[in-house]
Amino acid sequence: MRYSIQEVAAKTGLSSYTLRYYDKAGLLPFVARNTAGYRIFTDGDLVLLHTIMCLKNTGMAISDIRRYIDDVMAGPTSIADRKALLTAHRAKVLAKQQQLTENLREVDYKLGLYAAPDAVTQVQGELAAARADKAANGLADPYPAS
Amino acid sequence: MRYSIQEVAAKTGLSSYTLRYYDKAGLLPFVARNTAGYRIFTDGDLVLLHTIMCLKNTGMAISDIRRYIDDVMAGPTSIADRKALLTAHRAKVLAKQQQLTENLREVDYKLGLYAAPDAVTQVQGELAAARADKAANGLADPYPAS
DNA sequence: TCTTGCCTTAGAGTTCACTCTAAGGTTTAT
DNA sequence: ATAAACCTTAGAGTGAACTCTAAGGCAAGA
Repeated sequence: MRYSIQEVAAKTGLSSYTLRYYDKAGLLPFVARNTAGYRIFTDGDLVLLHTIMCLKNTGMAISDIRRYIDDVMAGPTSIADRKALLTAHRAKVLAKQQQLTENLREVDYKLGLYAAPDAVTQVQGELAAARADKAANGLADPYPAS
Repeated sequence: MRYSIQEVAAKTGLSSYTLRYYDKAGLLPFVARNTAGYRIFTDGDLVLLHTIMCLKNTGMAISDIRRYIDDVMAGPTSIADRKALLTAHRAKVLAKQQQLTENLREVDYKLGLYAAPDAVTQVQGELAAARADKAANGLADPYPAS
């Protein structure tokens, strides 16, 4: 199957602007053109675009994705570089994932506090502690009158 | 304890520029000043700053963090809004976490392929498939000569 | 044929979150 | 007293990733 830029936009959720931006950035050197210069995407292109989105969604910079695509275009000789690129990226994603989990636990803690039957009392306790901390340091109370 | 902006920068890993930027954005209304206008952070402030960083690290926009801080300053009456804010945020973080896990699986799949003993053969297979897809659609081969 | 709706490009504009500069005031050590 | 090392502000600059505009070419239906 052949797809126009709008069809690919609909399929992927990316805007046509973003697709052209990616092409300009060197991420889509494999996309063909018709005689008028219109882009023609194939199913194979969508597979590669999926990989690009997978890397982007995990926080890889456009410039690094470009390096990966350059590797793909270069064929099997670039396997070592692809491995280095993805190994480094994997480590970063793993670290981010762990931090996300930790931070989510804190958000859950706060939510538990706000959902508790004595939420008002607990929040008042927090506020009192914050005020006491300011007072202990001889500083004005920044919190509005209770 | 009282801390200068540089001490807080060292403790948190944020730059003093970023701390001032956050203050300008309304994220640090609780930080006191001395007679010269210098910011004085306390341990209680660091706890709140930790919460701010937790929200930021999970991808919350500065404007939403500001809304949360406004809620904290307002005291117990804002508990409902805090709950709404964090519940919506929690859902987004959870979705991001799941997508990250899925995408990481794909990266791992690629890495496994590149680490395999027959990596060259497999990558050549991918390349052949991409070429066949182009040919099946009557399009030129964008991949350099093998 | 002509209109409507695609597509193209170059390049300008936007948003976000910083990051830094300039000009000047404060504090500390000698 | 004065230099060095802090701090302040307003506002300009940066970089990333879009997002859009303008001007124009192409394609399909009435």
